[in-house]
Amino acid sequence: MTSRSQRPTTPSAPSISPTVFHEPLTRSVEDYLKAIYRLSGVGQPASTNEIADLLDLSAASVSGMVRRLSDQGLLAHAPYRGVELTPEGRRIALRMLRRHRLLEAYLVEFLGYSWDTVHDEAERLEHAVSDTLIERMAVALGNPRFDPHGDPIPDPDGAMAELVYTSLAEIPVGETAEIRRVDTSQAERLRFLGHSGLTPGTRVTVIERQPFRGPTKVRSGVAASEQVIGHELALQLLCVRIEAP
Amino acid sequence: MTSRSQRPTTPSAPSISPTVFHEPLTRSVEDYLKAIYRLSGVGQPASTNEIADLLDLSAASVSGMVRRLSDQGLLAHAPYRGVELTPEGRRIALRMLRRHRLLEAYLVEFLGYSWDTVHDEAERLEHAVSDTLIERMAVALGNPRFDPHGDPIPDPDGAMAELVYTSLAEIPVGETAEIRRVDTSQAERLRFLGHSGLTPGTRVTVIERQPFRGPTKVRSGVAASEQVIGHELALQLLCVRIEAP
DNA sequence: CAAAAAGTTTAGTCTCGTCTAAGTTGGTTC
DNA sequence: GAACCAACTTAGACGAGACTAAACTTTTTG
Repeated sequence: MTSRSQRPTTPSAPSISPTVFHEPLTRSVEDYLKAIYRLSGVGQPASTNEIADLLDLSAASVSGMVRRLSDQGLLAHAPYRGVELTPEGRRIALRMLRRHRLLEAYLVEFLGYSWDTVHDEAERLEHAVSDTLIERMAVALGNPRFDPHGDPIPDPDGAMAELVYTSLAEIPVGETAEIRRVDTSQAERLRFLGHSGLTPGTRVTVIERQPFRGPTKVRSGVAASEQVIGHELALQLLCVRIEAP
Repeated sequence: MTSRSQRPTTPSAPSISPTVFHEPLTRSVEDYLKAIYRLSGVGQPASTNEIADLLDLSAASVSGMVRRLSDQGLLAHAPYRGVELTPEGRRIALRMLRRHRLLEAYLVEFLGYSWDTVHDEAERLEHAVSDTLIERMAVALGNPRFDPHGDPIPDPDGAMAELVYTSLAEIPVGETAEIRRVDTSQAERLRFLGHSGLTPGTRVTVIERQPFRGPTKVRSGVAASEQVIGHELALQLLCVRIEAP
């Protein structure tokens, strides 16, 4: 009973080489870093309220955690101004993103998950899998670059293909585009899109669009079936234009 | 920000039908129940110190948790006398055991794990996987009844083949037996046994045994190689005797 | 069979991560 | 530019789950 594996109380002075020693991160910390990564993707720092909304926590809780994570050197906080990841924080966030997306790909490919049910499972597993397991899943999948929603999978160093797409809402009438990425994690939307055959890889031709953010009508696939897609949803279907159909 | 998904403070009066409402269990609780299941398998109740040793915690911590779990109706505690699982506690422990063993089987079968490295990974994942995922893994494996170590996998209702084996140390000289189960989770021992080809399914013939808990010499497999196995290890190799070789 | 040893529980403290309530700060409006 | 309002932070509390130290049972031993 002399030696027990309890976290040491040593406050771990800021290390020169931050990637060498890895304090075990809690689930919460990982979730905060992921959320902040997602929110500060646009350029601006993430605000306390945005983080609180995304994680379904009170703003006060977020303030508290932000202080702790700043002290740990995982993020930079300008009080009342927002919060940004440090390189170390970003490294961890990208690691979580890799895990999440590879898990989604694996569960869909090998365990019969559909793209609308896979998110929650991956959300829990991403905190529990080892690096070894993740890399083995990656190998089993053939090191994919994209997950089932078309989201890019960071490589182990954090590098990731950040492609620029055009939303279906912006594809002019008459043109053909290929859906490459679906930018929602809402199960109902994904299910609807799946049933409609509007998944990454599908080609659609815009045959009509109503003005004032109205719906877009497309013809898709070889079946030549027609679909009407509301503006909001069309914005989430990220495409590339195809030259000559 | 009005509704937040926080555990209600309601202390949840003891329910008539305990299997209907499932309070979310923490990792810790699941580990305690698993440990107590394992320790009280022999018949006697589990003692505080045994639990503390197994989980690498102080006895005082165990006392505290035991009180909380008794209050929740998951175990029966006679102070200073030990602790036993209630039916509900056992149900949960068996659920964890199913998860653990199916995970081990899956990781070995599909993700290149060896039987000596799989334990830790399963130990973390068993708390994170959903029932859905576990059942899909079971299907992918063909609903196996045993894990890679030969440990029986409880079915979803908690029923489990508890077979009686004879340890290799008790097989008389001259007789042949088939290894069915290896009763250790120490990686070094498993690695040694794996290298020696002494895995479940292997047949060995006892050709010599030294007295006073001395080593057992066996001839194994078609390769007709000879192995000497210390008494302690031989006790962990659980076998069934084979009639005529 | 009493005293010592071993095992267990209680008492009190700590950290993490959350909460609500009560201030602060900074931009917006008149 | 003062007042207001939304966003943010601080203060204080709490529950879970761990710890150490001290008290209390039970068992073992001389």
